Amino acid sequence: MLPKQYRLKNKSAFNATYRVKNSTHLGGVTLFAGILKKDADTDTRVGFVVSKKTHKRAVKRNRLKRLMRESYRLLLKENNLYNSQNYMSLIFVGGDHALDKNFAEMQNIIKTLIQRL
RNA sequence: UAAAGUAAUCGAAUAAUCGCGCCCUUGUUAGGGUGAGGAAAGUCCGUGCAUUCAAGGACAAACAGCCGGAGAAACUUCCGGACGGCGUGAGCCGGUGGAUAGGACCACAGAAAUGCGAGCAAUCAAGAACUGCCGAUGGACGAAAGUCACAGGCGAUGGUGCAACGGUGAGGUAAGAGCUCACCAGCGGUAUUGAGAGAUACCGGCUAGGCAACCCCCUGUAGAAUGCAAGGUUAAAUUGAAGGCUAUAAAGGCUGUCCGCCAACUUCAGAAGAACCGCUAGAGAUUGGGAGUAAUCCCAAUACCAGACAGAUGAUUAUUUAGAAACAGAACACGGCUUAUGAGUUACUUUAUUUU
RNA sequence: GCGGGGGUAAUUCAGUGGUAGAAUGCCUCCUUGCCAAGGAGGAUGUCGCGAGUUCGAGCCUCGUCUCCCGCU
Repeated sequence: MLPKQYRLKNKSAFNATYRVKNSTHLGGVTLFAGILKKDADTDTRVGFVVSKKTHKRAVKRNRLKRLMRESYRLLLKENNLYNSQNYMSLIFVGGDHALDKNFAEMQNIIKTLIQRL
């Protein structure tokens, strides 16, 4: 789990990010990026979403979210996020195809998505 | 040895590195503690808790259903028993009040499906014989034997159907029928026995179809509705558009529906968008002892054991069981039910086979 | 988390406990030089699944799977 200052919190923030319509997709994971930062001191906030339509069982959905979150955390720790930190917010949405991925595959997907920004 | 039945248990472990929620300490970045389930699930029953309503009239409406007990806030819960069904058996299953309060339904077939019911009338054909059975009694014909679509008696046999108005056998009769008898089933009564459901025995009359997981009747129980997104406290803010503002309509409230009554605002869009309480010490957990066939109850000791709000248990590596561990994730709390669940382990019991 | 509604032919939907239907679509034939339209005929169903009640369930009862909607 990420520290609180990196988390995307409320619904209007999510909606504002979706409305920008800047998205890219790979391996069942879709990345949405928000507007560019106005102030360079604020942290980039990240949300992780797996819909109930993706899978019915909470355990599987939690597992996918944790894998995505852990991949992002390790990249953040290595300070290896390229220019993604220029955005105010990021949202990762997990789909059906991402359910069976293991950690190594997931980490490659997240890394590639971030590089595309 | 194999195949079964019942009950119980377990629900991976250890280490390293990088991380997260909450609490405490320190005092500004560290240390310590703690951190999902037996079903947390389905939301099928309940309960606590919270808010609202409980002016009037009319109509409608829930759940349970053998007996005794247990717990108790309550139940579609549990335990023990009765009865019925299934199984070779250990055992398992059961929504198990009433069909003589009344109504509805019982397709097709069948004379007939609960209606005291096999009908009545007419025509044609065939005829060696036959129109469901009989035709004792009466009638007709005949010398008689006998004959008859006769009057009349009967519902057995055959056949239909899931089901045919008790069943089987014997007597009885012209043929038959509980007409009579025996046994069985069912109904009513009496006696004995049991706490009771019930069981057993005897007697009586002589017959009552199924369906209440259709309406209904009986008995019993419960104020109703909405759910923590309930609800409360503090602080701040209150933008735009449309309708209405006279009337009508729509929508709102009176908490099942309608009538009737009341009130004045209603709808849509936008938002980088406060915090706290409710919130977890409990019909609780673990261990030990006692009572009871059991469900369960009583007593003592011990510790405090998730509390988030885009929502915490993860990732990687190594070792081990079994090279790769099932079903599955708390969201106000609790009791129960139902469903999902890998590899095993333990106890008791049954059946079959083999050996001694 | 809480509450509500559905599942019947390829599709959209009807369907009092008694032989499963309609429309569109599909196939064949007729009509036409050809196509469309029109006409005639035909095929197509685990009534989501599993039990129970009943003589007999699409329908009644219970369980289960799945889809959709509403409430912040």
